[in-house]
Amino acid sequence: MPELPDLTVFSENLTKRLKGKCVKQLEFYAGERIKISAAELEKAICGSIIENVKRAGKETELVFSNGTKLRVHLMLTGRFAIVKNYGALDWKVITLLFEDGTALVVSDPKGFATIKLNPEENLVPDALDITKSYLKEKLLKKKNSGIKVFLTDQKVVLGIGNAYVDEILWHSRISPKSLAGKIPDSAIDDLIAAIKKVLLDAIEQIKKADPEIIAGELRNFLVVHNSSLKFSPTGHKIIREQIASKTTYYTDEQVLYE
Amino acid sequence: MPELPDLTVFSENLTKRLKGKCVKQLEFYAGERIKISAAELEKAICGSIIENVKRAGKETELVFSNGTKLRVHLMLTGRFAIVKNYGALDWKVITLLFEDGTALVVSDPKGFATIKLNPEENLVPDALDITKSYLKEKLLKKKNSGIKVFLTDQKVVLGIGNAYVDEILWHSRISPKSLAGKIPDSAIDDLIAAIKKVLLDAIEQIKKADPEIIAGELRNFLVVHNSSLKFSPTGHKIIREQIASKTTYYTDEQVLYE
DNA sequence: GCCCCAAACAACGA
DNA sequence: CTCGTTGTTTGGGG
Repeated sequence: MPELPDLTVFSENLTKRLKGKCVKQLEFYAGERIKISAAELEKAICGSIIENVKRAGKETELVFSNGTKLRVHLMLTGRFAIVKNYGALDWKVITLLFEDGTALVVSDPKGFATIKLNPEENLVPDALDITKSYLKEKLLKKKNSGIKVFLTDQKVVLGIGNAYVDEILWHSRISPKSLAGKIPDSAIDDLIAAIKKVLLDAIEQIKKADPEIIAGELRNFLVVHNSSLKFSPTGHKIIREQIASKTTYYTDEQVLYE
Repeated sequence: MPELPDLTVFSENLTKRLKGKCVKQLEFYAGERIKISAAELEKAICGSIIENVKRAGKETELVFSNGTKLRVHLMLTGRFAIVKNYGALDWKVITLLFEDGTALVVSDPKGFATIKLNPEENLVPDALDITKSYLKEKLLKKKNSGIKVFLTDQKVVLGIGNAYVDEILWHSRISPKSLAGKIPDSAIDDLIAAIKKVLLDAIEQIKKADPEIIAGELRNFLVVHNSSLKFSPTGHKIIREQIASKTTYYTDEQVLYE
């Protein structure tokens, strides 16, 4: 369940470690949910060189020298690993073997991770690129949605998941139960500022704490979505509650617009 | 909001009073929700003779000598009237003028009543024709529906509305909140018996109280869905509650299967 | 109270 | 915790 900040750092580090490597061979353990075949993948990727690894929303995209793109969604429990002896890893979903003997492995004990070959470009904006005019339009179109559901809807904005949305809403002092259509204009400004601040700060924190990270999640710096805390930085009691079937942390500092 | 019993008596009485009458002229006040044109209606009906009036679920169907069928749904507030001076009536939806100078008027102050010309045959069975095997199959297919919602769903069974469903469920001692899929076999027998008994008894009551009725509703004989009662015939307090946004009357005699 | 449609919500599986 | 699908519920309008 890494979200935008984790995945941003992962892709930077994956670029550093994989750029220029040539794929020699591929192992692919397809579940039914992945529609491409091993043969198709092999043809598209084997022999070509990784040029870049970038984040696309909550997915990670490998860009190859021949223009092929391979997009990985880690879902809840997927992980990247770069190893010499990939045979030792369990729950492999796909393995790219490089000519230098190393391998990139995507593994997932739950088996939910997905792979897409040459996906369509995303039409939905990334959280770091969000504009006020876009957000206002969407808030009105989905005026009866809860704001938490709204912000984690990948058809609205890409990259925000269940943990960071709580941080963003606390920083903008908006209750997670507020209705999308009822957020006043000034709070929309606060919200957009919070989205960028929270996510960019988290990227910095993660880089500082583990500069080489390509898997797992670092969350100990979260100030409300954090089960080890009782109070927000401003001393208000943190409330833990299921909202829209998701564990949610918030405080009474956050205004309920409805 | 007449339901099956009222509409059954209406159609019998309309047959008695209209059979053999020839349509001379037609006035049609179409809302947007009715897709047929006055011209179309005129061509199909003018000059032909009413052969029969029958109930089709919650609709009333006029059958003409030329085979044309005109189906009327009264919705919440529609009414039939047979008059000499139809000009005096408000909220007319459609008026059929007969050669003998009388007119059949469908009026509706809310304007929700609908008219269909030569509709498809109903594929859904009428409440009075329901069989156990059919009901069991549907109960399983919609196993997570509330039984009250289920029985008033016109895609499941035709003719039961918000008032009579409460009577039926009380007579079969099934809580309106029971889940369709959890009703035991013996209770399904009770339910089917109650559907028929409640509806047929109501038809008799209505005929006795007002043998000529073609509009309005007679409900004073209902034993639970009746705001003037505090207790069921067996002395249990009647509970009034909104269930699935409908006013519902029931008692604690009714078993909750879930 | 009736019915239709669209949007929101819940449950389930992968 | 994630996403897609499916079915159910809710709200608005006619």
